[in-house]
Amino acid sequence: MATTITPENGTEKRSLNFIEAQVEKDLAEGKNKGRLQTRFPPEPNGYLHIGHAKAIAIDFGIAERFGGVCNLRMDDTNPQKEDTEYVEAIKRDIEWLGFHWGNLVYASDYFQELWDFAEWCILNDRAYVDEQTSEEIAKQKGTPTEPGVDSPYRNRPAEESLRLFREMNTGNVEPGKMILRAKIDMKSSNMHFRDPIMYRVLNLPHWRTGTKWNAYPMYDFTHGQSDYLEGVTHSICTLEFVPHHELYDLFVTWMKEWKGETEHIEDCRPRQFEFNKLNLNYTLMSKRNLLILTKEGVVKGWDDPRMPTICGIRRRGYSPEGIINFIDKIGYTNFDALNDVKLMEAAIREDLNTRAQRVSAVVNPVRLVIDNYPEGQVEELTAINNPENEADGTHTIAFSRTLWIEREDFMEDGGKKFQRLGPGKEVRLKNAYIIKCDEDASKCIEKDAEGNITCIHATYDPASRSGMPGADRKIKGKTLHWLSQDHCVPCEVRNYACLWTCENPRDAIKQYEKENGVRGIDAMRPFLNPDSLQINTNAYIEPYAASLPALSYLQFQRNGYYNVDPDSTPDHPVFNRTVGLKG
RNA sequence: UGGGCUAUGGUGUAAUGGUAGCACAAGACAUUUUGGUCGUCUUAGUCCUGGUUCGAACCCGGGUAGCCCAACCA
Repeated sequence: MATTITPENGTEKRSLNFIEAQVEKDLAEGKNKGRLQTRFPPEPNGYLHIGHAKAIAIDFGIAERFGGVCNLRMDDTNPQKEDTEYVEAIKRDIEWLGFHWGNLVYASDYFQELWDFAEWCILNDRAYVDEQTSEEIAKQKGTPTEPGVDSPYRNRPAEESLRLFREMNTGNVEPGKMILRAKIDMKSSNMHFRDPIMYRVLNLPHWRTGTKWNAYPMYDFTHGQSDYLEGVTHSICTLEFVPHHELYDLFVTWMKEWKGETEHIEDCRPRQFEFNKLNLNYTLMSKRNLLILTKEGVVKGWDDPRMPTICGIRRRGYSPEGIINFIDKIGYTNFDALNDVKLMEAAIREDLNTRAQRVSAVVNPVRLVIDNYPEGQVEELTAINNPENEADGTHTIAFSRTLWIEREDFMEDGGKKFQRLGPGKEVRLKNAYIIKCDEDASKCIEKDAEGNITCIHATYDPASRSGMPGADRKIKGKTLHWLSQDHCVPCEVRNYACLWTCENPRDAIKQYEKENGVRGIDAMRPFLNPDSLQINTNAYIEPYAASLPALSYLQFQRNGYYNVDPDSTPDHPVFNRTVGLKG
């Protein structure tokens, strides 16, 4: 029988995913003395994206749910690529998502212990310094179908390896001249067991440890060891690390031996668990390619609302709750899935429906004159902020004789199915009156020389104002949103579409690179959507919404969910469309 | 063609030997001062093939397909 959990909102139940079930079992069995500790280990070499959000949600989520702690650990073993700028961005994004780490730690915190452990490995015949070139090493590594061969340096005396290893950290060894390798098995069917590299020489300063180190440990010789030293019990990562799993376990076992912990070796140790990473159709996720998009100016930066980065989707108008809602829906499995962005859109709609303030905005305006409404008269009408949440209250909206409505809400020959405005048709103006156009098109439509509609005329029913008894009258037409021409402000509206025209841009680009011998942006261009950004400056909005702070959640009534862009000012309000309304 | 992992409606995911369920998508109806939300309904699934079993999505054998592994990246 599957255990179920109930999230705070209490509306949905879902069964535990396989990792949560494992954690529950381990806790029940008293593994790791009943402790639970996880970690989120980003490399600070770029911005976090929605794929990281999936990892964050399980790393922090499991700790929260089962009473453990999750550390934020910067995986900073390669000073060549990493930068403190990214550390700050990563922290900001995790906090924005609503998660809290126990300790902020760094892989570089463990450099000294890792070094001491490496020396122990050398002295215990488990590591040696290799002086071959990287080409030679690659060649003798073999292939997946052919075994590798031993390095000529494999059996050099430990004292010699130790001397050279120490030499590697002096700055006097050229990068590439020497590496420290684990002595495991060159014939293993697991490529990672063919004497993996433990340390390499970089001769580069590190942004945290300065010039203390010239040789730095590799991922495989850092990750599990850091987990062990830190007290991590469940080290959760993506499926691509499955081939590293055995090596992770081996190094942890060695480390326990080094520390003299040879009892309860299986019950008390960090273990790695893998889940399927997030793939989204019409979306490109890899850091390397996202960097190209920013560098080539395809997007305006890491936080461009079309980017799948956390900062990008934040600016797009996604709420943290909406993102977590999406992550919850896709689940964690061992299957390499390609998720539909439509599911992500449904998830954010679901969340924004409960929190977005409804406002009136006209994004493609045409003038509407209420002929029988007194000239100069203005009424302040009441608009509900959110019908899903009464506590959000109301605001007022000004009504007058001359209005803006959506151009697409009027059709001269709309036919029966068109339930909006047209000759002889009656509609309701939201929060205001029922209005009607004359049967005679020439009496309700003004056109310019090219035949474009410039103005629409209608008459209103004074007894039908919202809240009055006459408002109860049933009519055939729909309810339209509107703005009073003299009581609204011009604004800029940015609508977005997918950046890519193909479902799986990563594979498409890879194939194009292979077939055409080009790389980078040239392989990407054929799949870029030229219409991913549409800027509309001929739009109006209620003054109420124009003064809202950046990142406010809005719904443009009958149109979609919008968000106040950080570029927005009261004089020049700017809005990003998060997602359209359904249907 | 070595090793590892995976396969459930169009998509994602539940069911661990006992009624194949949920969500999204698509379509229809109803309600509605948002063609939204809420509600009702429809369409549609266990990769193939043997076996074990009273009974198999689940266990076993053999296929097929996809993903990962041969960085001095993580």
